[in-house]
Amino acid sequence: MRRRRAGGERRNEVLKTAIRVLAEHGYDRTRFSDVAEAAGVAVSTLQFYFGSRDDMLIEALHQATEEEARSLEEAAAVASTPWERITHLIKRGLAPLPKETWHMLLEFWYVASRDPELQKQSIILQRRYRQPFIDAIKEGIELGHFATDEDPEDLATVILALLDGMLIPRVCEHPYFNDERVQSVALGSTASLLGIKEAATQ
Amino acid sequence: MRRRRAGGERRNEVLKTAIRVLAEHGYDRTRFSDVAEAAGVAVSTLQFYFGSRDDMLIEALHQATEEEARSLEEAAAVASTPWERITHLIKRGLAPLPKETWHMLLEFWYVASRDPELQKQSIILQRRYRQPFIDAIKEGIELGHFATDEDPEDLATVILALLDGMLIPRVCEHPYFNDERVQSVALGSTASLLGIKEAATQ
Amino acid sequence: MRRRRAGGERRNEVLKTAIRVLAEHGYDRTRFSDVAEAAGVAVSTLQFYFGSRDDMLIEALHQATEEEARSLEEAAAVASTPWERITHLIKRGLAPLPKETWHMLLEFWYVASRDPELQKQSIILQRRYRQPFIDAIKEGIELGHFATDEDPEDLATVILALLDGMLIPRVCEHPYFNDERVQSVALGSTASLLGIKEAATQ
Amino acid sequence: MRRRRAGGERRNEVLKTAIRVLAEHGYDRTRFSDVAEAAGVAVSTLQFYFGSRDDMLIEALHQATEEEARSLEEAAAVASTPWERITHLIKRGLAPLPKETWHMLLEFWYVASRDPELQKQSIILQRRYRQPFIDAIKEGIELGHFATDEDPEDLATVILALLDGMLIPRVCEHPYFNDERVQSVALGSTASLLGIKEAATQ
DNA sequence: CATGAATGAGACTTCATTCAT
DNA sequence: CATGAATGAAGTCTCATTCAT
Repeated sequence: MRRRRAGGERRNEVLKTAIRVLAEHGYDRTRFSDVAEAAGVAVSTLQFYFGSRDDMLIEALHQATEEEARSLEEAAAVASTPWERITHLIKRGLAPLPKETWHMLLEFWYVASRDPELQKQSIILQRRYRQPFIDAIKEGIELGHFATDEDPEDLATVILALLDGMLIPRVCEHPYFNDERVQSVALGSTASLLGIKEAATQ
Repeated sequence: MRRRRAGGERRNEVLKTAIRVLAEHGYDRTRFSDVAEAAGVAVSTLQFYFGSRDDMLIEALHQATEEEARSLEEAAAVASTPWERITHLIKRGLAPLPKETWHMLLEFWYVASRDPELQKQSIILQRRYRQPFIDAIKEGIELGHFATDEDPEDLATVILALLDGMLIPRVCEHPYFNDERVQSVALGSTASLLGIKEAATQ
Repeated sequence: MRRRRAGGERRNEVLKTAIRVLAEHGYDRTRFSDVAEAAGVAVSTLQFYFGSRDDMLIEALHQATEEEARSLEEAAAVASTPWERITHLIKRGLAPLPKETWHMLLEFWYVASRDPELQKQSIILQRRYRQPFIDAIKEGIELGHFATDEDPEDLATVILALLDGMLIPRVCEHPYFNDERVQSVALGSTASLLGIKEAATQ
Repeated sequence: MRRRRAGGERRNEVLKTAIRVLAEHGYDRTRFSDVAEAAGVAVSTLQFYFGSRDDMLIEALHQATEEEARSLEEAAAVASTPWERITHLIKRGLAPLPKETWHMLLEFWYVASRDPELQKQSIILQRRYRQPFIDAIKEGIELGHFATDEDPEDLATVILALLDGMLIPRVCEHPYFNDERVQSVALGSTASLLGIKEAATQ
């Protein structure tokens, strides 16, 4: 039995705190007492708000990934041509966001890989991530901007994998990883993948 | 990291069991008792073999990633031309290996992202993964097989990210993910990235 | 025992609900929230009505046993001859009442056996149960209807024990227990105990 | 998953302590810490021995009632004639045993009335209590010692109820209750119930 | 070499209770 | 009159760890 709406206005602030602590400690090492301390409330208040520890953390994961997905969708909305949209998406996906963001994303995929319910949610989430790419690719092909014989869905899978794969050097802070150069290569890579002429990428 | 060498033959079998259980349950949810039950030994025997729980699990992670790295290096060794080596590496990186393998890899990156000691180890490991790619790219460029202006290291970073990013749809069992088609697109993507003419990929 | 008189009409309905829940769950397993849910009021309302949890439950016990005692006294009042009164009392004590009634009685004796205040109350209650029996026996002896040398009080003790002892097979739902046959034997047993000739029991 | 045999020799002593504490406090108010303190062991030791709190208490109930049943069966075994056996049983059932014994018995019936598994056990237990009575009554009838038309089983039910019903005045310490006089009346009552002539009871 | 007994630390959870409105 | 928010106390339970054999 999950209560989702007990508590007053402080609940939302506390949830944000929970997200922060979760990103820092990881799912299995986030104690009630950690969040309580960070939020300045009693442990029993957390349970009053969220029910159980799992409920709290799952709601935090949902909330955090929801925000991330929305942000990506907005990144696609502001551009006009298909290629512009894809570049926006890639730049957003590789932007030097705060470490917390990347940790939270890895956290989500990690937990989802072991929890059936979150695994379903991960499919929905990944679909939202893929859709802007798929739409842009299809449109680019129709308009003749892109020259490729591959399936747009598979192309999106590969592009997204390229972005997701960057999570690892980021969260492990691999020293060879350089935001700018990687972004440049990733854009070039995507351009050639979609059969765009060098000139068109300007 | 107290003692690592107590016990005899049996120890290695138990370590393999620990790897299996770790891949299934994840680091923070792998109890001494889980491994003890799976291996058919007493909990105190595990402590006799490995010392503490962390020691046991870290050794399991090392062992598992070591095997994986060696396997990748061997995949590169069997081929002759640079592009052949790269295709071997990519095919190996995208091969339909048992789920356990992918889970263990994600496990390693995940844990390394939060543990300083393992984080150092993750840098070493990633370097071993990258090296065969870097070597092949450099050689390909020198031999005039590849036409690219990008830095070989950054190219390797991107290619590896592409492979690593596939971990997510794999471990979360995303339905759109298809081994064969993705491998095909990934190879094509890499080829165009390296400036290889279509004909040369045959 | 702080306040007992807060609240109006609603309070009595809620008290009845509390009795029902108490009979079902038992004293130590009856939570405020159980009663609140069953009665459709807030937990804090219960506290407003009854004070503490103990106050609520003790009042429920008092109320329930009071009703039961009154019912037994009324059973004795309707009959005329001493033996008729005793048969009425026994039949009432062995009637197939709802399970809830028996559970509540056992509940009362059980709790009283461990709580000093309720223990006093249990003495008063048992006296009320005994009195109709004692009165009838004394009268029967005086009138020459009963032939016994035993003390009327001890006879009442035994007869009442016989009735109370049936609580156990009832609340534990022992399969051998049969209302009708047991009632018949109990009546016969009491008759012979009081020295009544077979003919007189008709 | 109930472990029943973890722990060494102290386990049995600790179990006895648990029985004592359970008789004193009652099921729902017996904490691990109560038993731990009384037994001089750590709380975690209790869990090592018994698993959960419920497992500990249920084993204590089983053990205590088992001892009581065996004691009653032995009481019947030492006598020769049916009536002698019955008097032994009744005297044993009404003997001035330590309060703890009566509390434990009421405890068992009380808990069994709300726990399905213990309820089954209560049927088995009650059957063991009844059997010596039933056997003695049947034999007494066959030998012509008893003159009654009632069913032996129902007679046993009534006699046993009479004994069980004494639990209440005992555990609640009702002042009118007197061991000796009640025993005398109970014996007389049973004698007349079974159709025994006054002389034969000597 | 391997194990069982025993324990302490630390976490979640339940629940009555206090307080403001 | 009745309620929701917030909390502290107390208990169970899990689990790694220590120690003797």
